[in-house]
Amino acid sequence: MPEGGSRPSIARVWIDSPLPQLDRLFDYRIPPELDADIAIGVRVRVPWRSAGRFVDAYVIDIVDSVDFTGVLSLVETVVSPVPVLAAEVALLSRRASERAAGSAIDIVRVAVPTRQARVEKAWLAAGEPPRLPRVEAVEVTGYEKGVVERAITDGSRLAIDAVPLGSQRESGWISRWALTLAEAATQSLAGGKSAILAVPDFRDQEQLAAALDSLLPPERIVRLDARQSNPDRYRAFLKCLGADPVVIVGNRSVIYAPARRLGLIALWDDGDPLYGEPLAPYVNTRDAALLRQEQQAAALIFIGHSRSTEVERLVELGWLDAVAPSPSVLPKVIPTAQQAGGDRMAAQARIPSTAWTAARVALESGPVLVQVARPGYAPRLACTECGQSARCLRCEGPLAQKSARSIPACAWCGALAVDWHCENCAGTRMRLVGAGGASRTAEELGRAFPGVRIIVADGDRPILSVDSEPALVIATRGAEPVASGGYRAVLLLDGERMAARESLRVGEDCLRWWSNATALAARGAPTYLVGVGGALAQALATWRQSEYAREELADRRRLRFPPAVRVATVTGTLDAVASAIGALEIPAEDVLGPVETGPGAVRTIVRFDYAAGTGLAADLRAEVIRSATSRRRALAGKSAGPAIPANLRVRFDDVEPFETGL
DNA sequence: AGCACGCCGACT
DNA sequence: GTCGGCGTGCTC
Repeated sequence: MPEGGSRPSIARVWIDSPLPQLDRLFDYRIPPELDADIAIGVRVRVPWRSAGRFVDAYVIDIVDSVDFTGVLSLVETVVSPVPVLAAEVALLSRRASERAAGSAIDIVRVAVPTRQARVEKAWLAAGEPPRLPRVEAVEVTGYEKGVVERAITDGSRLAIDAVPLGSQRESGWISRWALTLAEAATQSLAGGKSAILAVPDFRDQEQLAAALDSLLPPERIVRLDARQSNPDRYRAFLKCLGADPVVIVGNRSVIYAPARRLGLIALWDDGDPLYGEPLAPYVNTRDAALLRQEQQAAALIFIGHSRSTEVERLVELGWLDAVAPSPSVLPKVIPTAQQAGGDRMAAQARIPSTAWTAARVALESGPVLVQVARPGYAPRLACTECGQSARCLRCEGPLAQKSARSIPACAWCGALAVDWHCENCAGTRMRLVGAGGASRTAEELGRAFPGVRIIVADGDRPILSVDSEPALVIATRGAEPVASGGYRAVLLLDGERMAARESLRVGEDCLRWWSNATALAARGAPTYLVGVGGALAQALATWRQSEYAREELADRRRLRFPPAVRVATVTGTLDAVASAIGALEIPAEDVLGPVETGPGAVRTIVRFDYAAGTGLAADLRAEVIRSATSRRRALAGKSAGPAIPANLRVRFDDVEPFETGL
């Protein structure tokens, strides 16, 4: 504060509006009666020439003079004196939005939960809580002594291969990756700094919460996730603003938590698509984490059982240091490329005899996990006679139907299945079966293993953990419960169908799903990967996911596909898209499209090297603003009817065009 | 988004 | 001469 002089009296604010042309600072004079309450980060209401009389805004800066030559309006009211938009989060929002050609305020909306007046009042009345006792650092086990600890002290960046095991704690059986993160968090806290730990979904969150509970007092742990009620969420958010460093655990948006002295940012399983923000400007948590790490000089950890191609790219660049478990832990994985014969019952037809026998033996001592594909999303064509999956006669690929009446075609080579016959029983007709799905498999296996306890876990029936008693646990991928003591055997049943999905990421996705399920097995217990061969099976069997990621990334480089390059999709009316693309300095071979995506809408994909991203984002941003401020209603006239989409929309790092065919 | 400003056709 | 059409542009 200037000596003797009056305090700066102009608030620079971000207006809470989705309009891209308003994504900048506006200046308001601070009336003396509000001076005491206004601080950087508080929410205010300011007069606005249009759109009603007032709008919400965040104070980004407080200064004593501005360049603006017009007459400044006065701040109307202070919504609350709590500085909910921390300066570093505002800066992160700005950087992340710039990188994605979007508005900072759109990220702020994700970063700051809705205010709960009652909760806030109680928090303000309670005042500063007493300081917490010092946290003792816990050694990070399972890795070369001191490696992870040093990285946290130094604020460096790691890609860690998780230990594919579980561990018994007082609170129950906990996956080792969760313990590793909890141990790492204690290191950060002991150094007087907060930690942000991000997980894709609630079941991972439960694992991590249990691990943290076993090492830290509850006052040091803040849960900030999407499943909380608004009051709970706001209460947790306010707790982050306290003076003591805390561990903040949550889903994708936790990356924007207001952690001031931030010592560690960690993401579990960064390849999970749940880290993709569905709201504009669609910033992936991984990218936000990378920006925030640089900005606040925190340590950064990506940990998983498999490695995403994005992380592999950063490892190859030297941006991340790879760390593997020491001593190394290799799960026992047995790929069985061939399907079992079709001469048995339906359930057995899907399980080769070796795996079948192993499951039977394992069931004598404890739980067995059967992972199946999610139901209904890739119905299978099977021989009407024997039930065996219909395969392409030319390349053995899986057959699929585009629509109910179309001729089935191979998902791999595209050959139409005319004059088809079953290679197993020579039947000539096939039918669509809603193959997979936990319920159906449970039914089949229930008949095949009479007397065995069957537990079904899927999206509708979430189960977090099972005991160590014998049971067949049938789970859709991603919904696998943790078994106390680990599963005695794991069967990855629908690998073939999972791998038949047509998607750029299908390989790394499968490897991630299978690796995560494999890591739930007890030490030495077998995992059977059914119906899959080749590089994928090899990678899982040798537990060398990073080598697979390296080859995968090399392929993407050859093809100029992400993440070897970045992409952006430009969507809108043909004219708007054409003129936006025309304004870019980009070689023609990196412009893909336009293709029609709807009535009057087209989409063009541009791809570019990382170094060109900043410039391209700025150019496209300018086009979006230009399109929004000039000749709105390009073809709408004033006719009633469905609202026409914005003339021009831009989305960076959109994977959707590469996820064809679900 | 809203809403005001502004520059051309039919009217008292 | 003026009332009003909605294209264009601004919002501290």
